[in-house]
Amino acid sequence: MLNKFDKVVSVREQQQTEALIKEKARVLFFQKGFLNATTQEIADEAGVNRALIHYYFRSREQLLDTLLEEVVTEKRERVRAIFSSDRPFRHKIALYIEKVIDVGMAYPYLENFIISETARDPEKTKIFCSKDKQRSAVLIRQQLQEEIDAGRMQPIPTEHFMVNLVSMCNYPLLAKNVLQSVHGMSDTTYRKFLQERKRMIYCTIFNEEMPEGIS
Amino acid sequence: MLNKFDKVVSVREQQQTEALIKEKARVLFFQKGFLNATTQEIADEAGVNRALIHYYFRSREQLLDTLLEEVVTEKRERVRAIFSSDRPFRHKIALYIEKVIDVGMAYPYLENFIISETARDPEKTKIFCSKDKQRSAVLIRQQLQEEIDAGRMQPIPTEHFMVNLVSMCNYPLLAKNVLQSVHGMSDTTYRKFLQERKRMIYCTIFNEEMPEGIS
DNA sequence: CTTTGCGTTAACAAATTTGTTAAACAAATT
DNA sequence: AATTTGTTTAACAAATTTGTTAACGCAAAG
Repeated sequence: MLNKFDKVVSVREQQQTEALIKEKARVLFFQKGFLNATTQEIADEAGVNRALIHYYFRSREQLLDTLLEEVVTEKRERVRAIFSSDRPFRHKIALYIEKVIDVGMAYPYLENFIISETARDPEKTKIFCSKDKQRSAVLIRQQLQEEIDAGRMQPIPTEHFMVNLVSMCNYPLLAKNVLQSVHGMSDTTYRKFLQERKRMIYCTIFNEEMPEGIS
Repeated sequence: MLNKFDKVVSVREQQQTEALIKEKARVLFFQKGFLNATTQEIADEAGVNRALIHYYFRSREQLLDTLLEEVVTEKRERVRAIFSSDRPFRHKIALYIEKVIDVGMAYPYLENFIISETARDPEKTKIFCSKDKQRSAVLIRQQLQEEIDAGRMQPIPTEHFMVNLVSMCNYPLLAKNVLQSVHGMSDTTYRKFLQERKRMIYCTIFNEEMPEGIS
């Protein structure tokens, strides 16, 4: 009687237990901000036996390293995709903001995870030093300089431009609870606020007038 | 022979062991970003017996709560002091940026601590909901509105203005390791970068021209 | 000089957490 | 049907970490 059901479950999991564990670990770390989640809590979230975490990842530490590696690669890939395209520069920035905030709404504590992990072990910052990342950085620098040289925006050092951008995108995501509490916003209000921010950040960065209707 | 030395130490500590523990805990949590520091590590940092942490704070949890409470109060107090004074609005903002970055250079992971603690236990966000905080928020809202009404700056909702500001101030502090690594900056270079940011943030916020000489 | 109270210490107990292992199991292959 | 391979499980061992306690030392008060 349980035979068929068991089989379905077991087949589903057989193919993807490893992926399931990573997915649920992401939920705990990146969505819920549970930076101290134990192997047991991760296993529970995934509905699997705790030993499987060691079977697939050897240790808790290595699971975290895998997650870190993966999300950093994903981020890098997204950035590369946007800035390698041949849209106008401002369009690319708008896209970047859009992407960061959309991903960030699903995984608000992702940045917190990266920051905490690299603080705990500074060796891990090496992940950011890939050839690919360098290429993106060079691309952005060039394109920003073109924009400035063409007189379409105020001169600004690339590092400051980039830090302004990532700061305004990321901080409101990871400080979600704090900001909600300080400004007295409900969950839905905060989501709307983040949507508005997309345009706000763009306008602040490029010195444009704020859109009407928001106040 | 050890008598005198021992006495000096014991007198010094007798008066301030509790303060010493808090101070060294701050170093671990806010400077080094060691979010998982154990009671033993805190005791070692302070050079005292681990049991004293329980003697003075009952539990690790309560020590953290005390720290959280204190730093939030300090922040609040600084904000209140700045925005209650009767300087011009822009001057106040410049002061605010100055303060946040200076404090942040000493305690880069303070924000990380607040974010992580409130994520782990959302109940703790209540700390932010004091009458005093509300007063500051009202003050800022009024003063920003005056500035806008006087036509001295672009219209912008208070929440977005504030979030822009705190984002650009705080994010580069807590993402210190990440940004240093990505942009290949040494410790001293990064300190200089943060100093430059004070003016950069001001200019970005108020739409002013960047100062010459930086590129 | 003794007593009292506070700060400090080492030693202990308990709980939590990680990692290992040997056995059980299911599906595919011979 | 027996075997093999990869996956899952419960049980165990070890390490880490927290919190408690009883004893100690010392300075001030009686």
